Amino acid sequence: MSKEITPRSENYSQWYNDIVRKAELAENSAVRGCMVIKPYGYAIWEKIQAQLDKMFKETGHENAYFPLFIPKSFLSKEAAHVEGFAKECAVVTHYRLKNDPDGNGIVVDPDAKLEEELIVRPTSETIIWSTYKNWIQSYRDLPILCNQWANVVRWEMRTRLFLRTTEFLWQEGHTAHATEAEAVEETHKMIDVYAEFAKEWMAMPVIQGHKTENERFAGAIDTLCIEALMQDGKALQAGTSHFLGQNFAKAFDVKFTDKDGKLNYVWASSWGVSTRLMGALIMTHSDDKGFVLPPKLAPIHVVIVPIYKTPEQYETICAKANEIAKRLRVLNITVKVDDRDTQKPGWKFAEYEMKGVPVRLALGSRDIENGTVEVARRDTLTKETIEMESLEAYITNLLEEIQTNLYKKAIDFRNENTYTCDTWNEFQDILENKGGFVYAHWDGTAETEAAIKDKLKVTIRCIPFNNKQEDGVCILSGKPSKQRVLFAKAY
RNA sequence: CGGGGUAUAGCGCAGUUGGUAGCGUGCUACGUUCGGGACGUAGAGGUCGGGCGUUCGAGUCGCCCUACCCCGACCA
Repeated sequence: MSKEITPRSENYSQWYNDIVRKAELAENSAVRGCMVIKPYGYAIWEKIQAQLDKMFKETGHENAYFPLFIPKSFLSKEAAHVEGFAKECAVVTHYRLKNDPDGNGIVVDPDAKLEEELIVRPTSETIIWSTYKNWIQSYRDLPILCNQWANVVRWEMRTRLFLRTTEFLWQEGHTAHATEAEAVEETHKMIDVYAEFAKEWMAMPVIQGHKTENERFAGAIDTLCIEALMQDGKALQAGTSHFLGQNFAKAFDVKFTDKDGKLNYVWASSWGVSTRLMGALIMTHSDDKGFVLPPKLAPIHVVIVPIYKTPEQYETICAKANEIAKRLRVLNITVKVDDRDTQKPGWKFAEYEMKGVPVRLALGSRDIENGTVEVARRDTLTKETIEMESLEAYITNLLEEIQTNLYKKAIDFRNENTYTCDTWNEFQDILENKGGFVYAHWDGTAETEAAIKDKLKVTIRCIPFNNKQEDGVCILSGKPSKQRVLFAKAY
């Protein structure tokens, strides 16, 4: 492994790739556009999953699992939906291989053609609503509040580790309700869950809002999102929650009898976050020395590096290190004692910095004599020598402080890179030269939105919740506007 | 799918007018080291992406594939 990662100032994309690879989060696989998530990266995803799963269950949801394959005809039942996904679907056409009659290995058996092609799910609305049809007859069967953890495939032109891969891991919630109000409430409830998770666990500030019609999910009436600002000034959509109205209920003929004995279509929501959150995590906190992880999502909170010269010292110091580890583990702190004799301290220091371990303890003979330990924190790269007895309180407090500090740094960064613009020149200058979030007036038309996208590659990230209503004129068209919306270049 | 690249040791690369392949790093062993990615010595590791052609001779020249990367368009 080489010693350097590309600085952000030199090449941000390269820096991102270096972190993903050198922190051993993921790597490209033998399959085009698909990644291998390595153990350390997967451990972080598992922590993300565990917490979200808990939050879903606390809000009344249950996990279920639906098939990977979707009959082609299902996908086309909702017009906007098929329009949105048709161009990026992997299609299964055959179910058997055979030996090549010409002796060139193995070929698809032309006799094993499927009667109806199967689509590898790009999202599961259709297969789930075809199933819900069988589950729902009466208002007593509602609501249905299901989530599934799954992989999906979208055949993207260009991929980037975690941010956009052909296959990715995610969770998708799919709910069915008796009333519109209830489905809308669910849609909002879940975007709030995502926002809370982003803030409290990822230490990542997000803006919640509505997507414009252009940016809406294919098949949704309304799409809510959380948008985060990355260090290079680009926005990342980190999660979405859709109010689907009765679109899928109508497409799959899912009706129920209400209390008055009337037959009605069911109301729906769907919501999801993906392994893209890993990319968000990297680009929110990391620096030129490597990955920086908020303690709440760190697979290892504290690493202890013993420093020794002789075998006797090794014995003594490792014994002490294990004792410290034991004391900390009682407090639910994950501790790794790196007692490998095969790597040297300096190497280990660099390694754990690369991997973003929040706290590192160095323990040498000096410390054993003095009853101290050296504590280094990853977020600030500062070191302190502290008394051994007060370690528990100190570390507990430090982990909380790092979590808080990371959020503060991220929100300070976002504030410094959020602008309010009233002229096109200023708007253009900021978005082309600095990047960041820009609040500006928009006339509300899809044409203007598209024209701005065309000129600057800038999109409306969202119309924030509780947006201040104020009279103004559109940044591009000069037509009257009632509110500012959030613009940015996006991933 | 348009434009531009790249393909040589696990990884990153060099290879001159065509003459039989090298550097860094990593790996293995031993010794000295060990509080910020140590050093020395000795080793192992390559059908040069694939195919066809030119030539006495091809990593190098020509043609045809294939894969991947970057910039666009598309997108969580």
